[in-house]
Amino acid sequence: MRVADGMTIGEAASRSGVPRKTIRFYEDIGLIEPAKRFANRYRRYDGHDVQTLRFIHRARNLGFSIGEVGELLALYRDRRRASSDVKRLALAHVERLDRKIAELTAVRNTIADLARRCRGDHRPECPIIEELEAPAK
Amino acid sequence: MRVADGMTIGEAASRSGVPRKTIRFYEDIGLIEPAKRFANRYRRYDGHDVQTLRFIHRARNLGFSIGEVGELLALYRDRRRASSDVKRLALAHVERLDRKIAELTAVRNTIADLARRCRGDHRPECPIIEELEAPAK
DNA sequence: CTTGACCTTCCACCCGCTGGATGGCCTATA
DNA sequence: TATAGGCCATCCAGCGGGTGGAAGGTCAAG
Repeated sequence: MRVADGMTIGEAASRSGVPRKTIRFYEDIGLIEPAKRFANRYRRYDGHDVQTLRFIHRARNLGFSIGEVGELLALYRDRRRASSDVKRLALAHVERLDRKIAELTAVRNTIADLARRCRGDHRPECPIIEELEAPAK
Repeated sequence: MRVADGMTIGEAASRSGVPRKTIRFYEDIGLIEPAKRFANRYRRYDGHDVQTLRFIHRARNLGFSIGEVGELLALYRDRRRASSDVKRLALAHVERLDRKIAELTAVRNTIADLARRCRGDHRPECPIIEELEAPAK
């Protein structure tokens, strides 16, 4: 497999950061094109494929869904794209994140407050359990 | 089914806030005991069961995993519990939430910053795509 | 010639539900 | 009494986004 014209899935995985299994998974669901193959049927990747995988990896790390990553990939490949399309996706994602952060923060504060009021000793009295049993307000 | 001694799953669902399907699911996975049955094999619930379902509902809404809800339920039922056990679960959850919130906030700020620097017009230039292509630093 | 590191496919599992198919039960109305 | 509807039952499949394992092919080194 030490050929000049491409690398196997393992090398593409280590160069891109996307695990082998996940690369095959992305192929299965159609996020990436089916890979070319070597004569022995091993998948073959080139530098361009690795670049695409890195792009996907970063977009996923930023929390874009696979569907959105597909859209971003299409825009990435479209030289005539309007940056407004990219920005729209990004701002929608920021809004989603803001909602999620607000939700988690509210929950976090609720629990932290209950915990603060719980003595945490050998006795059973505990505002946390009481709140779950019958919430105040 | 208009009997004095219990209610069907639909009524338990609407009184507790846990959907019917979810109640059966909780039974399947052993989070709650298998329900008693009416003569016609319909599941039968009483006020105590509804209270348990409400407890579960609230704990889930606070983001505790099903496993943790199981632990909380056991502590809830244990009159001799030490409040320290409950507090430990709660504080572990707060830590998890803090980590998640920090992570989401970092991602949120990254994307918001990229979006701010993107003109969002008809032209293709876009720092968001550029960052995904090859991240700065 | 064997070992071990790759690679292949396929199938099952994780979490926490949710929806659908198919059929039984019960009550009200025509 | 027949039927319509609204419950209920079970079982199976799927969501998102992978991950792990089994069974087997391929290759280079020792």
